[in-house]
Amino acid sequence: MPRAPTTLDPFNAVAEPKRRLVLQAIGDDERQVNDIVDSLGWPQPMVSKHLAVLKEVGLVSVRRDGRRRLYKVEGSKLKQIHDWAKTFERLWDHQLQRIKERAEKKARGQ
Amino acid sequence: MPRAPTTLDPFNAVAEPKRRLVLQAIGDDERQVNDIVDSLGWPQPMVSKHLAVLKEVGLVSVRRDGRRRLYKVEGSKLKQIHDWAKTFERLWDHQLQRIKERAEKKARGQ
DNA sequence: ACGATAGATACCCTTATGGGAATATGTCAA
DNA sequence: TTGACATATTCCCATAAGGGTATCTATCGT
Repeated sequence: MPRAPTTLDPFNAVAEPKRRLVLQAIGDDERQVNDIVDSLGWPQPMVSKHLAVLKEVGLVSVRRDGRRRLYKVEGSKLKQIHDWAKTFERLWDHQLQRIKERAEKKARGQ
Repeated sequence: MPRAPTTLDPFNAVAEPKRRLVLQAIGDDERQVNDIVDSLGWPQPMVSKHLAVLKEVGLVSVRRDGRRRLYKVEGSKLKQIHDWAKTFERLWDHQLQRIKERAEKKARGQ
């Protein structure tokens, strides 16, 4: 079985470093493809291809305006990644770590 | 240029769905490989191979204890993913969204 | 209708992947 | 020392990837 397709889910789409840069380049507002091309300095087909992957997993959405296409980042999908990582929060949050240790101590009956 | 190696960074390592399951299977404490094998029900070499990738990017660390190897999730690396996603928080947090809109309105001088 | 502009798509190539099965390495116990 | 146990490593395979370049499609202005 080959590697999971990049279009499988947001995790795979975002694995490619360039696609993370594309998301940052879009930023908070809508962005036209050529704007992204200019700000990243990459060939236009390269940007379009990465946008296609991001769109397929729902990380961006598109709106047509004449001959332009306006891309926008879909926060909800990024939240999925955020929330997954957050389930491990106790592993880096020292505050939560102390709470956990206290609970374990109590559970051991000390 | 082929796809970025899975060992490039935590993002690529975690793209593989099975590796996310491995991290969850390890959980909060140290876990022996056979424990993970049992709880996931996968062939042992498969688990070992996924652990190797996770280790190479620093998402887990290992400690040897006799013939066993005790794996532990490294929160700091997961935090990197969490923090990256969090930079887009304003895109899904309605509270922040209102603040942003107010700022834009003000910037337009209304 | 025509050229220019914005963007997507197709094609070719090189390469690392993940699974499976078998085997190697290292450590314990008697 | 010998075998059992825990884990890592090797080999083989089919597959999809991202980059480059060229080209297609759609829409605008005149």
